[in-house]
Amino acid sequence: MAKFSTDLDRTFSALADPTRRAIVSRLCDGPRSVSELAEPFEIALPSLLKHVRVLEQSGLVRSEKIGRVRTCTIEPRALQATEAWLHQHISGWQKRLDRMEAHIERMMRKK
Amino acid sequence: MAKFSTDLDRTFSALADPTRRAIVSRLCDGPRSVSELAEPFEIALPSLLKHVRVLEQSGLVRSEKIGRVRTCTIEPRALQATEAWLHQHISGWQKRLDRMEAHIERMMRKK
DNA sequence: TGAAAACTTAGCCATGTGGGAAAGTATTGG
DNA sequence: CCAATACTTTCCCACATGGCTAAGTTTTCA
Repeated sequence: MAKFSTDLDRTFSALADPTRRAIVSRLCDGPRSVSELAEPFEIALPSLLKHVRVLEQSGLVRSEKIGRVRTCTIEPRALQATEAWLHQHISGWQKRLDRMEAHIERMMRKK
Repeated sequence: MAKFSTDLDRTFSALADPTRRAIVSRLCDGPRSVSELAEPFEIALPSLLKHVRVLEQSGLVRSEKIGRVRTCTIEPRALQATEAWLHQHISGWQKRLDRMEAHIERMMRKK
């Protein structure tokens, strides 16, 4: 119960932190440099950089260094894969609910 | 940047663990007792119970004890709220992509 | 009543995580 | 060429997390 689902592990735990979700939100508006990302937070640069690394390892964000500035962009595929997992489970649950309703209806008709 | 998003924090970090995602998956098929949930894992009961508690605190799962067995059920609303966050961000990113495409097209026409 | 079943609590341990300060490296503008 | 900029590396710390065992507690069933 582990190895094969490592991607989801990383994505969900990357999104579990509010600072990282805020970073993702900002990157949805367009690419940002590391210091631009740091600016709205009361956080030291090394700490923010760590968050960026976590987001990169989860595949949610990519970054490239040109000259002395590193620019980060969002990578929507990981976001979509995560949504897919949730969607699948919600619809699975929905199906079960439908079956239950059908079952109850059958009981009602019998009686 | 914190207090208001605590629900999402808890939901995402609950789903970051593969054991807990597996529990959620099984509960999508219907309610289960704690020991039924524990059965497929090589994990001691107290450890599994901890996972259940985490899932409860995130709002993903509810449980009720009747007699000596505690039965767990899934609570789809937290799942849906989480999907909503993802969906919102994906579509936000999509809009930005559209704007970029429109921009590039304008540039092409000019030239 | 008394043993088995089904949790539940308590406490321990190793590792991981989020935060920081300090010092280092590489680019750039004057 | 030198100072400022923009990271980056290297530690360090406190606390949270996931796992365990051992010892309860509460119900149920014979």
